[in-house]
Amino acid sequence: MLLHMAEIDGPVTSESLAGMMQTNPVVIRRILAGLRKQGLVHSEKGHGGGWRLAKDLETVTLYDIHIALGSPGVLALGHRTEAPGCLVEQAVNNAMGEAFDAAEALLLSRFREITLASLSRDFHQRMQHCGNPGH
Amino acid sequence: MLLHMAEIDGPVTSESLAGMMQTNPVVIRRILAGLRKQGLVHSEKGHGGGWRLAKDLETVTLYDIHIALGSPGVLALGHRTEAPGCLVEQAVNNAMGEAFDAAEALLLSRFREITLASLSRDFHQRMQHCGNPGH
DNA sequence: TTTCATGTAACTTAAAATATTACATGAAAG
DNA sequence: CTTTCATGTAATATTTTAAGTTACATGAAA
Repeated sequence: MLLHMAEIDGPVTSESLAGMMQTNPVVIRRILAGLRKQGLVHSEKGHGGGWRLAKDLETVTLYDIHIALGSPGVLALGHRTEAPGCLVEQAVNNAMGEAFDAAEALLLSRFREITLASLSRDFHQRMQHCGNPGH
Repeated sequence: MLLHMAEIDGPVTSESLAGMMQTNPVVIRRILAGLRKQGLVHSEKGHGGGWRLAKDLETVTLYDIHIALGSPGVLALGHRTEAPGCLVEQAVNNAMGEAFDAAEALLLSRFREITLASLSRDFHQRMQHCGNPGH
């Protein structure tokens, strides 16, 4: 969504973003409210209002966005009980926990290395290769 | 559940396993049916029947169990669309996909290194340290 | 032939994610 | 200043998914 906003100059309304993303404007506003709290976007009410990027694409990584979205859990797998009394379960949690932590750390470290600018460059390259205009 | 079964000699009924896991016997049977298909457990009907481990703990890894459970998705994050027409989304999917793949590969490779035997050893060590009998 | 256990389909319930409605707030246009 | 347009947000509804339950068939031992 941020990359789409980057292609448009001037503010973009949640309604038009909702059109692009095939969802409801309120869903867009809820998401962007989180991003605004982290200073990634900026919003204006009223006539001519809407949403605008607040940062240079070069300075925003997928990790920043992940944080702004509330650091949602990255793994679909997890412990059955967080602090089990059962000693079997404790052993399992301990072993699996290390694997989970390693996987999550790797994913987030990759996210830290992906900037919106690099994604934007990739997008523009794709634009060149196929004749397809519009995004 | 398999580790609990390892502590008991003789077959264990889905009802008693359901008691341990605080769930319904049918849920247990459904899960164990998958494990049986991979040869991890063995079941017997009728009087004195129940479930039994079919393999040595040393030869079973968390990865084997993961496969037997149907290789459920490991990540909570994913692509919005698998094969999007939108070029922005293609660029995003491409970059995130590499990160996803790396994280999943790492997690599964860790799973391959965790045997039930190692978990069982850890469990028995925990038994020693605290005075708590029973599992 | 009774009892007990698995095997499985069909159904129900519960939880979570997602979407919608409704209305308040604020800013620009006329 | 009042109409229009857009965000802000609470409350509600819908959808999807996972988990649990019921019901009954199958098969084995007592």
